[in-house]
Amino acid sequence: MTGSKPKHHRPGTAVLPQGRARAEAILDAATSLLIEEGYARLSTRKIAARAGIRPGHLQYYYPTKLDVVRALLERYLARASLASEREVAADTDARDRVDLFLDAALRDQRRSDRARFFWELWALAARDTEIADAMQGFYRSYWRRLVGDLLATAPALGRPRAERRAALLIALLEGLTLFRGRGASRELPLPFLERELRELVRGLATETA
Amino acid sequence: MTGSKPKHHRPGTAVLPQGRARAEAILDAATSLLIEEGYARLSTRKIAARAGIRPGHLQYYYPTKLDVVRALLERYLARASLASEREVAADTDARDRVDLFLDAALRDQRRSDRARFFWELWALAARDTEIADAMQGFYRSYWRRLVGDLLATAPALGRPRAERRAALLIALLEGLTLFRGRGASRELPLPFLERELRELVRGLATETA
DNA sequence: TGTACATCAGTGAACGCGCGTTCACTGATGTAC
DNA sequence: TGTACATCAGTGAACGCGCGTTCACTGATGTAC
Repeated sequence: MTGSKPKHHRPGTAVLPQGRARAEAILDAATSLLIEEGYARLSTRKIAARAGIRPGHLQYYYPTKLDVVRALLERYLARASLASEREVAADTDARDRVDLFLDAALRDQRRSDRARFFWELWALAARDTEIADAMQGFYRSYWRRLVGDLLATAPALGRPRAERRAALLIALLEGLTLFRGRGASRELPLPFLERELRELVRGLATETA
Repeated sequence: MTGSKPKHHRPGTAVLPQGRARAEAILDAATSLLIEEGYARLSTRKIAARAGIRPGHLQYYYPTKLDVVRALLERYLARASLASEREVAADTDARDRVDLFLDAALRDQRRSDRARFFWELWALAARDTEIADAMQGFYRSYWRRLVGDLLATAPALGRPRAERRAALLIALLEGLTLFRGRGASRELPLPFLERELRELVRGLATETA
């Protein structure tokens, strides 16, 4: 009963600095591969190679392939949340905050790696409830912040309506990724589309009727 | 120079009725598997098994796995286009046509198989230009029809604005699939969200400012 | 209508490959005294 | 500070498997005369 010790800790849990760096490197490798080649072509061996370790050593950090994907997803979403919170926190005026929100979203949409990453995730979330939960948590916090910003801008909206409009706005922005920046269905090159979007958002953020 | 004949025709091209039925059965099998298990778990052997043929026989109809996926995609999108055209054609009043469009879209969103299918396709389109082209063609015809409907409802919009609004509306509807019906990020259960959406669409379909 | 032949549809075995993971083991690093 | 020991990090070989596709071949169906 002395030999059968588990060979890995909790997924991604390394205790020494060296080990923690490796765990991060693995997630870096997996993330870039997921974006470049998609989940269907992702393999533990490629991840290990890119992270600079031997195939069998991956399991020391993450017992299974799915553990790697879940871990990279959590890290990615946590970073994205943090980054967007910081961005908006810099500004205090409520009206500006909705603008900043939109600016950040539109900038993100132009990043094709972000888009590819999320398309993979949407497909994955339909197959794995843990991934679906992580996505839900991400969108929920995103949404909650937008609701707050909308209410601060136009208190007359009332919370229920602000909640609905925030949901519609997020759906709109996520849907737009499909049509921008060499996406799922190629570019949809409509002049002034962004301006039209901003007008629409302005309406959502003010009109009460 | 007599033996080296190709063993298959153009992808999916069967000439006898029996063969055509098989080709269809293969696409049926592949489509349902893609929806059930996702592209990452899709294999030619599973497709063959479900279609009731031996593994090696798949290549007689579709030389490669990707050919199967492209073929099923084209068939699916063609059918979807046809169905939605028929639906709207039944009605003649322009105002009603936008409503019908929205009704059909919202109904589709509740079908989780439709959603799963499209999530897979968005991810796939980022990796395969043929699939991206097919998606683009699909959305483009969808969009063109909506532009026409919007213009018929509110000629004052002008074509450029109608084009932009149609694009935004389609993006909104596609994005909404993520938050409805046990989707990528689980249900977002907002009461009256649909009503809010309909109000928004009414605005897009009339307001000129 | 019967027969010869071409084409189409389907079989069964096999190929080489990359995959995810396991396992016994070694080397490196930290800790207790 | 030195040494003994425990834990952590990393290696290398191997496992069994499902995969996409090929190939030589057989059986079924259609066509020409």
